[in-house]
Amino acid sequence: MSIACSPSPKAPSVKDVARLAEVSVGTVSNVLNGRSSVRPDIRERVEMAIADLSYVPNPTAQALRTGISPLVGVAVLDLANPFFMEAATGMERRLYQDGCIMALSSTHSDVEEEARLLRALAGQGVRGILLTPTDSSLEVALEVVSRGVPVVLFDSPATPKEMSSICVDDRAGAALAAQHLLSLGHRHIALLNGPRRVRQARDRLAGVEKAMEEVGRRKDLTVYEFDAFTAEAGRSGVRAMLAGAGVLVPGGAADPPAAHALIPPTLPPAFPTAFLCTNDLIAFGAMTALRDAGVRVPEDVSLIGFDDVPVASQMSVPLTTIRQPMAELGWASADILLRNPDNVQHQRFYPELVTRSSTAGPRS
Amino acid sequence: MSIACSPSPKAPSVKDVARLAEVSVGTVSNVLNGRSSVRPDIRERVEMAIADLSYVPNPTAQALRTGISPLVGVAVLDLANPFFMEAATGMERRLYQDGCIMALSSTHSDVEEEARLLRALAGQGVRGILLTPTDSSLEVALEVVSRGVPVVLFDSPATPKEMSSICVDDRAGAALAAQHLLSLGHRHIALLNGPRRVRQARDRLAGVEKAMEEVGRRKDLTVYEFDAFTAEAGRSGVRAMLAGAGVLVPGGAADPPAAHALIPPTLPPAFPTAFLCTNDLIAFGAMTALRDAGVRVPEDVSLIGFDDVPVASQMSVPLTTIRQPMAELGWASADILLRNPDNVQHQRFYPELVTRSSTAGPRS
DNA sequence: CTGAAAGCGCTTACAG
DNA sequence: CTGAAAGCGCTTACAG
Repeated sequence: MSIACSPSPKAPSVKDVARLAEVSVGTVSNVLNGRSSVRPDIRERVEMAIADLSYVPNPTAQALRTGISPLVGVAVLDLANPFFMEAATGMERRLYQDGCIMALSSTHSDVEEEARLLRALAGQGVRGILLTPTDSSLEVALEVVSRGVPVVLFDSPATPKEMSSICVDDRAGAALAAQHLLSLGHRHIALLNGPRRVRQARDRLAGVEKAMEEVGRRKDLTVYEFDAFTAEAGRSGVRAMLAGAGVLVPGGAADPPAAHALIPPTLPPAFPTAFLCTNDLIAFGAMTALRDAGVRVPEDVSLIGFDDVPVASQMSVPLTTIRQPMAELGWASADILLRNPDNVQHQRFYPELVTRSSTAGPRS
Repeated sequence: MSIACSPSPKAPSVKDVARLAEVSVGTVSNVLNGRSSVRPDIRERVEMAIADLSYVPNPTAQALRTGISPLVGVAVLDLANPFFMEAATGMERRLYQDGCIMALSSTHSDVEEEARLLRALAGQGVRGILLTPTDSSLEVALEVVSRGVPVVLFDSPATPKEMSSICVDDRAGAALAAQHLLSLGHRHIALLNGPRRVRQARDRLAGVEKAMEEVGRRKDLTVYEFDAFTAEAGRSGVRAMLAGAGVLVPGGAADPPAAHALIPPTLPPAFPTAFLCTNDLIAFGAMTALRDAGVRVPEDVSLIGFDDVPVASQMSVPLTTIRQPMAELGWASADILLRNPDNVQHQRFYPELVTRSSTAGPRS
């Protein structure tokens, strides 16, 4: 089944409007741009012509002429991560205010893809780019800036003088999480982290280590590094931990989980009493793995996340977590870009602890 | 803190390249576009000049001149819904193959916002638009098409002759879910649906009703309509159901959940033995609410979802669901747009049952 | 207050 | 094979 599309008759241009209104194109442009008071009657004639032809200015031509485009590129690490989607919602809201349109894409945390995307976007003549960088050298981003396209770094503490940035204090947030666990009396804490090549992973690790050190408890921390900030990674990682501790018979990670253990297993005394997860998705997977093994949260093990994505409060045990103001972060980054791109500034937000049900004192 | 950005020296244009290479701009354009064999030595001179100036063509000018833009607009219902994000990933992959760039935005299922976005995108001179429609009249979409911007409808069975569409058979999928439950021996099935103003909700309802009717069991179905396709809606909806059945003391929906019931409550005989949720997010919320009340899945109540978003397999009880090939759907819709936009075609996919742990026979 | 003209950066027939 | 010219649709000084 295939039907040819009705070929659209060429769209009307300023010329057509000018002819119909019997004025010059310059005048049409003037009324379009609300310029140097056009005589009211002329203005009206032009407006009628515009309405008659249902004329709409060609933004490509406008962009070429003025060098300004309504398009703003956004490059995040991962479209499937709710953190970025919440942020994107905030960006979109701000962009909308200025009539801009958001071109959202993902770099998949890949330096090559980031470079390609950045160049494509800049080539597109976008008004600016909101970037969560993967390449810490910022090489291509800098190139793009030097081509005249403003870039603001999102969720990045990098503070080059060529571009603005916005971030939250990941170390402080991670420290908050550790302190909360400590204040609850936890002795042995496991840090469930994402891959160290991701800057957020490194900073959160540093924050936790610092907090533990401050109270002379550095050795009560065991660090686990998973290969992604996903529920799946959290789940299989915790399964492996459990198997290693003899709590669970190791099985194919891809297998369906063991039937629910009806009797809570006895955890070895050395088993961590709390898991500090560096994002909510990992915490989600961890909670599932724990539950599969019959380990109760928070009775047997406390669990804390990071981000406070919507799913955090919806988990079977509502998650205590470190909340990042995602939508505000997004909004603010767009605001910096739109308001004054040449004015480089570095904004830092502070995350806060949200206490829900997944943390409690250590099991006795 | 504010530092003026180094004002970028105007970017080089074809003229600059032509001057440096001592040829005309036409020739530069010819080598740029690989045209009518330019003499090899000239081509080389031009290429050197391009390299020297690190010249990159201005896509805005190209777009104006050729009327072709690499930008493809994508308008989905909700950025926070993993179904759309999985689909977007597929679209992006296909778009990338043709060097296109994806401009992703959300209509928030709002007719007004959809209209605004559509017009903005069309105004932008995009090469085409991938739209999940909210406005069933398709009025603005049609307007956009008549302006010459091809639109392909995503996740929509609307089959106007003006634009292509791609969808999955929601009725068939919903019927599949009902049949699975029926074959397990369930007697009383509750349909947990999203808002009826959303087309997917209506079609899935119809599919379930039909399947029940076919075996003369229409009256074993009870339909619940929630106000959103979210985990939150599923959770509070099921809580209300439970309260209504006397299983749970009604509480403020926003309150933290009741402490885990340690003793499985006895469900009234009339209480549904299975919940058929019209998307995975609702199922997720339902599972949480059930768990909060001490109702076991699948021992006390079976649960089936729809979509198979990544979280489905990661839930505390891995979810049986109706899988939609999200990434393929996205890929295919972009493919239709890119390959031959004037050739309208309607593609329909079929969903399939994925059996995991959340469904079993009815409690006795 | 309005019109004629130049020009944004590129591409495309069309001569030569 | 190459160059000169026209033109995509708009905006912006600059005369009048």
